[in-house]
Amino acid sequence: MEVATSLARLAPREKQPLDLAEEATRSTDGHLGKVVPPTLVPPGRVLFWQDDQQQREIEVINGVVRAVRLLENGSRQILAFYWPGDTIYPATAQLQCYTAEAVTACRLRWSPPPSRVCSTTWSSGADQVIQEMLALVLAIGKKCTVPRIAWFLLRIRKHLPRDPRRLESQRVMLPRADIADYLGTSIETVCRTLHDFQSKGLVDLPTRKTIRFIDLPGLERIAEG
Amino acid sequence: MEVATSLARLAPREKQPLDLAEEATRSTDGHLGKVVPPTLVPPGRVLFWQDDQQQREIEVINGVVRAVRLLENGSRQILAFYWPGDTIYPATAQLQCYTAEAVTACRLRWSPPPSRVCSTTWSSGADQVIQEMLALVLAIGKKCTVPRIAWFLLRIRKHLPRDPRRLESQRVMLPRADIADYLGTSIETVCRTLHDFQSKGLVDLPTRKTIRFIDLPGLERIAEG
DNA sequence: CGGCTTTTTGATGTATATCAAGAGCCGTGG
DNA sequence: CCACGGCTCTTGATATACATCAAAAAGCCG
Repeated sequence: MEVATSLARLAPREKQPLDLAEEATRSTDGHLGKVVPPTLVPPGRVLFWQDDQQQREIEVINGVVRAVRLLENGSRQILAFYWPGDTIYPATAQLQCYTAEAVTACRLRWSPPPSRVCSTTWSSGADQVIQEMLALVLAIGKKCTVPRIAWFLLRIRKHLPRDPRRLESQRVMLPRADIADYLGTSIETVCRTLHDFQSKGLVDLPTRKTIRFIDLPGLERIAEG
Repeated sequence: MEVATSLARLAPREKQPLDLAEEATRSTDGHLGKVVPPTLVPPGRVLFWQDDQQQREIEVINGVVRAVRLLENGSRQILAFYWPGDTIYPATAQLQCYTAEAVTACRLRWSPPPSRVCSTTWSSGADQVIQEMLALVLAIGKKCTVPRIAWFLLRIRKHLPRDPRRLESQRVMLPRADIADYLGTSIETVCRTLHDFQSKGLVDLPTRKTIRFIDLPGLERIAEG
């Protein structure tokens, strides 16, 4: 099988719809005493590049950020998504091991640069990345994509705002290309599998960016693989 | 596609051939002042379990160790291999995130338990695991198995003993089942792809556990994907 | 030399990548 | 306000890579 380079997906997309950022998120400030003014960044904006020198922490106030590794052949592997309330810590001791890009318009807060880059942060940041990547390895190590996508849906569900009234229906879906490049599959397969899940009554997809979870045990059973 | 549970592979195999341990490795002591007596462990022996409390470091003197995550459904995902000269550091702050098993008979040296579990070790161990898992994600994120296997061969080549006379032909091949569970594919596909590489003149496989690298640039080109 | 495990090879069905074309969606500008 | 152009997404058709089943071959051990 020849794998397409899919350069089209990599073109910078500076003008995406803002749907996620405004709708599905709310500020989760708290727990940081001195308030550093938050920054607004447009979709597609790079926060830092892989192999850059280490950066300060970045707190996602709203919007979604992706951690992506760009490959020589023009393709990419997405390593993680960061959601409102998440903090992006430096992962390794020396260089950033991934590029961070805003998926949607984001409100972000950079931490003050110095000193905090010490043991506690290290350990925490490394742990975060290890857990994240371990989960991803277990997902994409599975041979078929159906359980991968079921797992992915359950995973993003954890990041829904905890509003009990509309818990199960949120505008949180990421672009299909991002899902595909996260799970190591193709856009079309993501589409078809989502459609399948819908026709099997596992989820409802009223709009392209909206998902409503219907049969969680069913999804979990599929995600087991 | 229904994925077989492949429980057969998981049965403890306490009596594997010792080929690797004695042949392809040599002690790489040095750099550790006080000598702790090394331990001999048979193939298949578990060094520690995933979710155990943190352990001390383990230096691989010879043989090969695998880091494996055992899944509920009975399958497994191998996360990394440790070769002679490698040290297995604790990766995360609290619990082991994988099970460590001897692939072959191994000579190992456990570090003294206390104190050394501090900042330097942490950072180093986490970095090691992150780099390892990042590489694996990039490999198994690829859509086809041919580049995965080419990448795998190049990767194990780095761990050949640096003896210039017989550099390119060594008894280092792991069991096919381990290769398959590392790369997220099946034993049969590993077999066939290796055979393909041989008939294309990329490598030579005189015995099941021996590989001789012939066309490294060719392998690298394939590994790019 | 027989059992055992691992590996190999073959045959088959299926999952999915890829190519291609159409549909929905959105923002812009007339 | 509608029409247009560019985008993402969807759906279809096709080819192919690969998992799976099965059985034979090759090592390995006693």
